[in-house]
Amino acid sequence: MFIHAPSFTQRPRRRRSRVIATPRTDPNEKRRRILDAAVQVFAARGFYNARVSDIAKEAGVADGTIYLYFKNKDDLLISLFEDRMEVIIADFRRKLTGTDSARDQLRIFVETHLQMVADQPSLAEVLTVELRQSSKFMREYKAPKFQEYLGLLEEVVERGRQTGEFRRDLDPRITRRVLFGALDEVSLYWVSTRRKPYTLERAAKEILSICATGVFSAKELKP
Amino acid sequence: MFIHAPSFTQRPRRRRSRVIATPRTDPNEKRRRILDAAVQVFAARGFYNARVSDIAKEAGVADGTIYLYFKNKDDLLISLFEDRMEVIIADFRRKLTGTDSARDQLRIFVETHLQMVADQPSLAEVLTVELRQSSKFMREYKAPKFQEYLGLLEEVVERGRQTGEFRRDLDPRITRRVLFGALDEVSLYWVSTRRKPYTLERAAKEILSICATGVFSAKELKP
Amino acid sequence: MFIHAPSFTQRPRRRRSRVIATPRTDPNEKRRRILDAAVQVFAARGFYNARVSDIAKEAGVADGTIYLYFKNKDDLLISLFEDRMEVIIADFRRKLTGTDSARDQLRIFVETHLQMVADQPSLAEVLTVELRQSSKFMREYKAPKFQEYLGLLEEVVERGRQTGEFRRDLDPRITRRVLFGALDEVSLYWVSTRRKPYTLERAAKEILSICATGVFSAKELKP
Amino acid sequence: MFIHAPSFTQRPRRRRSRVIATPRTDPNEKRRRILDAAVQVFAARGFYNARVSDIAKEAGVADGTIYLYFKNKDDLLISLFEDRMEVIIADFRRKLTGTDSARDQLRIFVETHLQMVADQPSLAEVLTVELRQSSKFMREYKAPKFQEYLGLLEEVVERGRQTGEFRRDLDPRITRRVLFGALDEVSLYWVSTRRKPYTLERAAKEILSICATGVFSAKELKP
DNA sequence: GATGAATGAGCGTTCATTCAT
DNA sequence: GATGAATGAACGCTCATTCAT
Repeated sequence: MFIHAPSFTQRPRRRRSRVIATPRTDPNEKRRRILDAAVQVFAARGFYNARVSDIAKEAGVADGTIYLYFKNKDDLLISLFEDRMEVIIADFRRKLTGTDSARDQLRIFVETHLQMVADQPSLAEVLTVELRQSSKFMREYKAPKFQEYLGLLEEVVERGRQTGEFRRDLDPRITRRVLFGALDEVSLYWVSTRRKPYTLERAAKEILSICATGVFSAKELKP
Repeated sequence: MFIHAPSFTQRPRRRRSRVIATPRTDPNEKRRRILDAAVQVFAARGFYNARVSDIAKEAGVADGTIYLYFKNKDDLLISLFEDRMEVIIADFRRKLTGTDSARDQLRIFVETHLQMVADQPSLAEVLTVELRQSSKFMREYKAPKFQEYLGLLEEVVERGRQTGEFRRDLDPRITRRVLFGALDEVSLYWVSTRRKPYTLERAAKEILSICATGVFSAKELKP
Repeated sequence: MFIHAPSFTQRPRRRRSRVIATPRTDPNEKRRRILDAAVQVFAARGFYNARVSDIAKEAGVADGTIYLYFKNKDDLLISLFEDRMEVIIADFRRKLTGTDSARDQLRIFVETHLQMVADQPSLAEVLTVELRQSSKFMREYKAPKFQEYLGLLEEVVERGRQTGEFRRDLDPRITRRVLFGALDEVSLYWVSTRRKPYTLERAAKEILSICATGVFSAKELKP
Repeated sequence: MFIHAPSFTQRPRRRRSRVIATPRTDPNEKRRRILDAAVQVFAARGFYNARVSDIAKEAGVADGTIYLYFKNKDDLLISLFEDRMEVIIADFRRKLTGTDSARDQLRIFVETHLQMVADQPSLAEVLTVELRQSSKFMREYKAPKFQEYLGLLEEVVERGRQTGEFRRDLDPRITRRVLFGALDEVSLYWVSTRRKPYTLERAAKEILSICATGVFSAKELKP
């Protein structure tokens, strides 16, 4: 199920070339290149330690060019969030609409989340680590796309409660945080570890199992 | 059970005075004051946006004084981790030894964690947010005390598996991340929200409930 | 022969202007301006008391600009040495090749050295005073250009010994130090004194005379 | 004649001891210890890179104690000059009064100077290197003792001119600089080189020889 | 007198951002 | 649009000096 480190995650490394100058760049090809570079550089050094010029170099553009597409460094990170989350959320929506079963939807959610981590570890690292900072470094930024993402999860929980698949006494606001937290923490650990102690496929099963039926043994539940 | 925002988190604001200097401070009273100030300032502005002079001002000491107790700004954050986690871990150990039941231990763990969050929200914010960054900004720093904390959680899981209270098929490495992730995410949300949508007491019950028996409704488990 | 304090040593004082920015500066015109400014400021205040911002102001550039051309303050001093010594050495070489007589070469060397002092007193002050420190403040820096300068002097001595113009029993390693020391000390005194007690032309003759035939009166040499 | 690196130059390294506290310190035993330490530390690191606390540690006293004996760091260097030069000058005077011959006096001067360098290389390094800076870093300080030292040399030259031992046409102001420069440069090179390329005994002979009869070969003087 | 913890002015350096070309 | 040299505000850290003990 999970394919690790696909070619997708390999940055194109389009280096500056003084001879062959940008062959037929479409309107926001540059913008995309800059965002790709930002993902790599933020993942590698963290937002605060990343220099705008690092990103420019990685993207193969001049420093000033970044400011043609983004207001400032903060905006670069925010745009990165918005941009990538949009794609991710669309992907989730597409997959989730394939079934009416909340149990299946939960499975799909967990699997898709971890698949994204496997496919785009750098992006996962940025979203996982820097998103936390965001509420701090930009007081006004509310990460609407992240709210939307959590909203997806809440919808699944809500549906489960309504269909009776999930317990009725769950508080969806808390439950979504618990589920997201579990996913996020496992993801963070996975992307930041050199030697992976377990596959994400395995992690997906375990997370699902715990979230579905808990850690208590079945016999304990009987009496 | 949970007491919110105790006076502990209010900074004393002992300002410098040219007249009344050095009021017979015991050896590491200064060190403690600086660490307390660092917690507040890092929580309020984040590590990277916090200025060393902010912390000095908050602690009521001169900028240079901080460098008598800490090697540099990084060391201040690391020391803060080590220092506070040590106390927290000792507290956990003390409480966990009160029972042999893994189910009780899990409850105690969750409650103690959230109680800490309630008691020291600023500290919780720093530990929650900045710890993530730490692996990034200080490549060599391995956060040993955090490993120890996770170790406590793993011990509980391991015990539960051995006593039969918890499912035998759990992978303790993953399970501890799932449990910690749930706790951490709920904590992060709680400390970073102005209007608290639920009490931490409520959150503790919910987290425990989900982790213990999962989100699936009981009837679903029967067949 | 010796022309004192030419306009060369007067700094241009091109001040920053928010209106007329970057007046079509050729590639390393800025670099030259910064080095010129560094000579003035180091001469006026000494390396350690000179602030990088002083040099920037003197050069009419922003503080940060200096770091586009030099690694750091130390590098600025080292670069200054290398840069100026290169020109000086080339000048010496050119002049020395005009004759085969070691006696003439020695005269030319002394005159050229003191002429440089007269023409560029600030530079002379920096080279004279700060060069001594350099072996101290930058343990690794070996002042290769200074070695080359001493090498020139040694070549003259060596040639004199071979042509028989100079005494055969001279140790060139010591002799070059003696000659350089005499020149350097007179130069240092001259540049650091307000009211000049003698002209450098006079000093050149005296130094030559002493080095050529010594201080003993001729009659003493007879018996 | 020259004895290299005598025990004198080995610093006593009287380390602080919390048990045996300063056994019967005479009035300015501390002052002497501080000056000794300053010589070592200034020689090792240079005036500007030396920290007052380094000197205090080397002297085995508290940082603040230094300010009981010296006004500030500058004053420490000045006092060091005055103090040591006084002893050196007295030594020179004693030795120079032993003869009426200017030629002998010149020999004694050169030998005594280089003997001092051999005996107290650290002191020589400080006097040689930092003295140059002094006119720079302390505009007002005129190094009276250094003037006195040069005065000694001038007296020798003056006497030589009067007795007819030295050439009458010498300018004593310039000649003293030439002689001192030769001595100083050779000394500087000698103290700052690890592997000594020649003994100071040898250097003394060479310097004397050059200063006495010059570098020109005798036959050249005839016609 | 002696101590050394504390002070805080001062400075080297970085890097996000601008703007003339 | 694209560039990248230039800018200068900002800040971490040092260390000479002070002064309560």
